[in-house]
Amino acid sequence: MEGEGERWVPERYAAYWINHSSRKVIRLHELRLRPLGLSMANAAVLLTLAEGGPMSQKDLTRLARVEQPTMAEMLSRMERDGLVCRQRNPRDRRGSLFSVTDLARSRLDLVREALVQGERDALSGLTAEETEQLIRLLRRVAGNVDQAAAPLQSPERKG
Amino acid sequence: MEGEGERWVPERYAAYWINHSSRKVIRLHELRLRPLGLSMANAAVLLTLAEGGPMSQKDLTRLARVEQPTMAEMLSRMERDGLVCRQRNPRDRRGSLFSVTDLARSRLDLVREALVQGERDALSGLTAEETEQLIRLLRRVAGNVDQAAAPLQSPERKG
DNA sequence: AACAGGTGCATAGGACGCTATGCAACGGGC
DNA sequence: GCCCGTTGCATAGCGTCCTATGCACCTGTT
Repeated sequence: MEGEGERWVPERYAAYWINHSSRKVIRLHELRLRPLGLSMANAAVLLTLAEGGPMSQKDLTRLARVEQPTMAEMLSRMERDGLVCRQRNPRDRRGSLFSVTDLARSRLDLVREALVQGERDALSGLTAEETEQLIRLLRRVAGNVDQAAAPLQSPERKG
Repeated sequence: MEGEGERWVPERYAAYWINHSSRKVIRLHELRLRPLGLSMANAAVLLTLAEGGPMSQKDLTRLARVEQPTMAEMLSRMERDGLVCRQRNPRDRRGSLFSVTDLARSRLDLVREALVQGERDALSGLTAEETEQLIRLLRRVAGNVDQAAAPLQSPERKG
């Protein structure tokens, strides 16, 4: 009864698969990173910081493309766990500059290896062209969403 | 110094774009669903429940592909918000059967519309073939990750 | 120098995802 | 009927993400 061709099937939606594969990929990465005391999100911050020298929370926020409080809490946890340290910025006393600790630096190679291995696992069986196509399509989706969200969140429509 | 061609650039990783576009898509959907008192995750549960009749937490967990405590808390919040109600299962007193409330049922059409519109926004400019290709690639990624994760989380390797 | 607006960050509060763990109800073997 | 392993949920604890809000510091104007 009630035409089953119209039932709501999540598997038909790209949004569902983006969301689902994202959680899967994060879980896989964390299986490898947990023994190092890291997760996928803070591993990315760590590498950014290790290779970009001391930088502010604002810079890290922009590079990771997350909101400011997200990065603030992440850095707070990472400082608690001895992965990063903050030093006062003499040029602007509102914020600090963050650096990687020696402890974290000693694990960088393993972190990079874990991320690369996770990426390799996720893309196993995909040709280079398919991988590029996947990234290209996701970039377009992200851009589309930005376009669509802008007028919804700031109802100011400039004349 | 230290060859800048090898610096760690997140944008080169499919994992990064999957994660990033996932957060973007969720945020867009929630912009539209918040006025309805819903979010992307519980909207999906609501539609599943509305069209699949009364069902157990276990069924919903399987259909949404999340872990059991995730669904338990989601249903608890949805019950608190008057979206679903639980009735004792006479066949098995360990669990309950969940149904959609009249309040939630009255919003189903708007919910479906919001999800469809979000999907349309996200895929704007993509051809039908590109959309299918995107979904196909993400399904393969999800399958790959399952394959790769299995031996990592259960170190029992059957002879 | 003083004030006003802007900027960088911290905090509160909540949703959603996970792992780990425990309990109560079921069900099969004796 | 009783025991024991299995199953369905609940709970605790945490990480990551968000919005909303407030404060301290900077900076340009006067």
